[in-house]
Amino acid sequence: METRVRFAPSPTGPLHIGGLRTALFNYLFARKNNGVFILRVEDTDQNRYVKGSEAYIQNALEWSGLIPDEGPSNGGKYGPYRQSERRDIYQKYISELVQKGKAYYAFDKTETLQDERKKSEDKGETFRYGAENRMQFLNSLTLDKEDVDKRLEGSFVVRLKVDPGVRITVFDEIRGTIELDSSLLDDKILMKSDGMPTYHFANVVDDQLMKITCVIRGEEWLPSLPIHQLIYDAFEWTSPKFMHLPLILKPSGKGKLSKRDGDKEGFPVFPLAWGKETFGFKEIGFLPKGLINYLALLGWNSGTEREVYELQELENAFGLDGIQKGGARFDFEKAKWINHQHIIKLETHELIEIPIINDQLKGIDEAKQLKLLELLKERLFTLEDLKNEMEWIHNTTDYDEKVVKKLTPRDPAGVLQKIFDQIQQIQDLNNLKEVLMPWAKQNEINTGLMMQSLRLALVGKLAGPDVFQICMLLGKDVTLKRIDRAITFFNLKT
RNA sequence: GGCCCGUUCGUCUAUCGGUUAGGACGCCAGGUUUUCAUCCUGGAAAGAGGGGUUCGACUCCCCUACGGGCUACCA
Repeated sequence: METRVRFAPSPTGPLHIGGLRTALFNYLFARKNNGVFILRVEDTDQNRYVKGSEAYIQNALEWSGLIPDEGPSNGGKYGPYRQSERRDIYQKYISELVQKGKAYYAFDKTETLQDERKKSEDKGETFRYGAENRMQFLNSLTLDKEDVDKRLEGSFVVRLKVDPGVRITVFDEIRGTIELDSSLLDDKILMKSDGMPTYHFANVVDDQLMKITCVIRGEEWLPSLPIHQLIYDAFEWTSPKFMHLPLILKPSGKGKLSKRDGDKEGFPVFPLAWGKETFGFKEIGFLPKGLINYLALLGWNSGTEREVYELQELENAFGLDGIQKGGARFDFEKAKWINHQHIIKLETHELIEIPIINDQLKGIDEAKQLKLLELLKERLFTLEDLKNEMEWIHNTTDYDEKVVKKLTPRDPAGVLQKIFDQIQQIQDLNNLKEVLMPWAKQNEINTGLMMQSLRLALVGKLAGPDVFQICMLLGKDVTLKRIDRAITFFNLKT
């Protein structure tokens, strides 16, 4: 049988990396099994619907390389793939359930239920609308037919009729068998008063109709698995397999990673920017495969010691046994390190094609762009790092005071003047090192002092790539100009 | 509170009854680079606690603790 899996986000805002990880695992599972990866938009809650988030989800998946085989934008045999467009389908199936006596209409006012809930809470109990008390409420089980028919013209919900005292057995591929007494479940609402299904109902119906063979979703759904199983049973459908993924937790503190954690923690929680305020991993200079690779490692491992993977390689390596049970804390440092691995794996000419890199290189002599990037590539953990790494090429910032203090007593101006004169005589800066080093030795110039003074003159601080490479990239004129500036600076000091 | 799931270095994890408990990020030290970073080498760092089962438990079972999730006409 063909493997079919789905990623089913609801468009309530930007997709965060937890969601993206779920998409990734679905995608990998599909590819590994030569199956189909489906995108289904679960937009049954009109109140929480956020405009633009469906497009965001599409874009995020595309950027990440997780292209759905079927979905709202590219269609498929089992559409529509947007739940809001499937209302008729749900209506048909809910009627079937009511006819079978597996579900019933309920007319209770929201306030009534709220009161009941409050009462139970005060007693320290959990309110449950179920076998124990359903006969006290207004529903098609308690009202006579005429009354029900009349009320059906108004607003109502449909509830699942859960038989009490039944042992429900469900199976999770990662955790194994889970048993539960049905008396602990309540008569979940399947159809809301606005005629839209709830998650539980839409999910089961769609997974059945779309011939999903394995449901891969976050662990937060595990508690409602028995409900879903009951719905499958009510229809006499064979349920798909289930895999509940461990959650991604905050780097520190309590709880799962949430959409709001980004600002607080100093790293993004979204793949792409959302609006003008919220940056994504893309904007801070992550390669898609860098993010994807790290996300794959949160809750999965290959069983080998390998950690750096291309998406294609993940597809091959992926397997059920590697999936973790416990939640995983997000670690930004490690994410950056993985990204770094992918950056240095790229050829320089590939790297230069990336807009974020290209933009920063603008205004620089094209012949030099490649050389510069080649030199700086291995220093980048994110693509954005390039900005800081190449600052020296545009101008020398203020001289680092600590370094100035350290060098001043050793007469850096004198040394720099000698270097200045020497460089002036050299035509080809490519051989600068070969010329300057022996020259310094002959003239008994301290190389340490020379190098540090030169670096300070050119960069403004004691950091950055090889000094001679810097000279080369700067060119003779700029190099001399900067040395001259430093000489003046030190002369003024004394 | 109730129910469900989980628990190996600070973090991500390997181990599928017998190991000096391995790797990676981060951290520390040394080396390379007359700088910083990269890179290389080394180091510190873990089986939540208590009971069983067993010749032998990180590994299997139970209890406790802790962590997480769910408990909506949200998904």
